[in-house]
Amino acid sequence: MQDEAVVYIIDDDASLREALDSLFRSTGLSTRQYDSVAAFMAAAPPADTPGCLVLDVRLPGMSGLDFQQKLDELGIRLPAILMTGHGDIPMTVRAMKAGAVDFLAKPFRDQEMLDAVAIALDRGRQQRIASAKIEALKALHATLSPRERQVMALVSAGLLNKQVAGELDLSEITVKIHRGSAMRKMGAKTLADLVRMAEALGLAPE
Amino acid sequence: MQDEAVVYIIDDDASLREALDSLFRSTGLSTRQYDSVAAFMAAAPPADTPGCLVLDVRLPGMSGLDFQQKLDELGIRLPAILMTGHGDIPMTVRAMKAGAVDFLAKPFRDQEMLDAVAIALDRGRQQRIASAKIEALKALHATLSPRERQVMALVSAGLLNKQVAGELDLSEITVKIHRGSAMRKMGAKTLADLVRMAEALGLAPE
DNA sequence: AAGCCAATTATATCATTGTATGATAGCGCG
DNA sequence: CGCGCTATCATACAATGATATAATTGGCTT
Repeated sequence: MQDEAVVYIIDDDASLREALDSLFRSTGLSTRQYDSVAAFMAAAPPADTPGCLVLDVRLPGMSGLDFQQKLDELGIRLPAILMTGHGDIPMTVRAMKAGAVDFLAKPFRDQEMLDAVAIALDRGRQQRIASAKIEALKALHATLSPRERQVMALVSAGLLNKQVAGELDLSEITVKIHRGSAMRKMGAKTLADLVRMAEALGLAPE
Repeated sequence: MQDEAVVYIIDDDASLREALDSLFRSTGLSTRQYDSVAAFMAAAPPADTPGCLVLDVRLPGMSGLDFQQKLDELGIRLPAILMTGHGDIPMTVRAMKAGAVDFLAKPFRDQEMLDAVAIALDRGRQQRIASAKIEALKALHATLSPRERQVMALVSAGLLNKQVAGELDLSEITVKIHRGSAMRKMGAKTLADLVRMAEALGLAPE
């Protein structure tokens, strides 16, 4: 597994927290314990570190289901595993639709939880890899001047320099300059690279 | 909703089938009824027509859950809504993980089922649109000669004609021929188009 | 006010690409 | 055997793209 990963345990039952804590630590995972959603939010802003949530659906204050939704709205992409003592089917469906990695009815076997955590951490890793690529591209794209961005979009759409010039009411030479600058700033060695970058950035001409 | 869409109802309870049947027909949907998975498989090969499945998890012969998996293995992408009279949480989780649109515990309200069907049909529509694009591209790609495919892959990767020629031990002129043929056959007006097609086809130069 | 940067245009040179024309060769199929 | 397709290479020309040098303008910062 990944030993830098942190499992955030949120449950109001201290004995269960401790049990999970030792289970995870026995496999080399780091853990954090919280007795409520509020405690989690107050304590640890889970930046972009690897990890996952393990939480009960019924918690003091905010339910695990609402929390799941709230995290999503906040843009915090942390894979979640939900637990429940008295869950029903609609609750399960809602959790899974909201993207939960798993939904475990208490009592569950240690191995079930460990498997779920492994999947959650892997899913989180994939998400981080994917979003890191996009973020890197966005960062590069942000360094472009407005004109360079326009030219990049049109060139990536397949327009010739001449056509871009007509579209933006510029001379072809100017387009070449911006095009070259955009390629250099984006780190694109070839036009194919630039097209793929524009694709990943979702650049659509107008 | 979509009135060409067909809802395939699979349940061994004839009265429930009839109830669902009239519910769906009242909203303009077409329906087909089957009392088992075997009957469905024997009767209707659900080609590429819009539609979705509504089936019980417990069925004579093969369970709805196993059927879900089997359909996936057969490459039949038909969104499924599962129903259950005595379902539990693990069963629900398994169904949702397998891609079920919804999992409804009997008894459910008519509107819940209709909402689920609407979502299922929409999801199916999206899938068909996406796969139709890919299939069209694959069909075009299949008309390319082996050389044209090689050249297309390398050109899309960003190599210059000269570099492609070196890679394939050809003259630059020959590369141009194949490149032009590939562009024409694929219907790509610009290099950017070809790159996007190669991307969609998952063409990676080894 | 001076300096920096984005944006613009121009000239010039060189590499790359697109396309047409022509030619040769192997392969399978009726 | 001839026909068509694929594959190969060549010459030639026109269009396009990449890059450097140089100059002008306007906005923003120091």
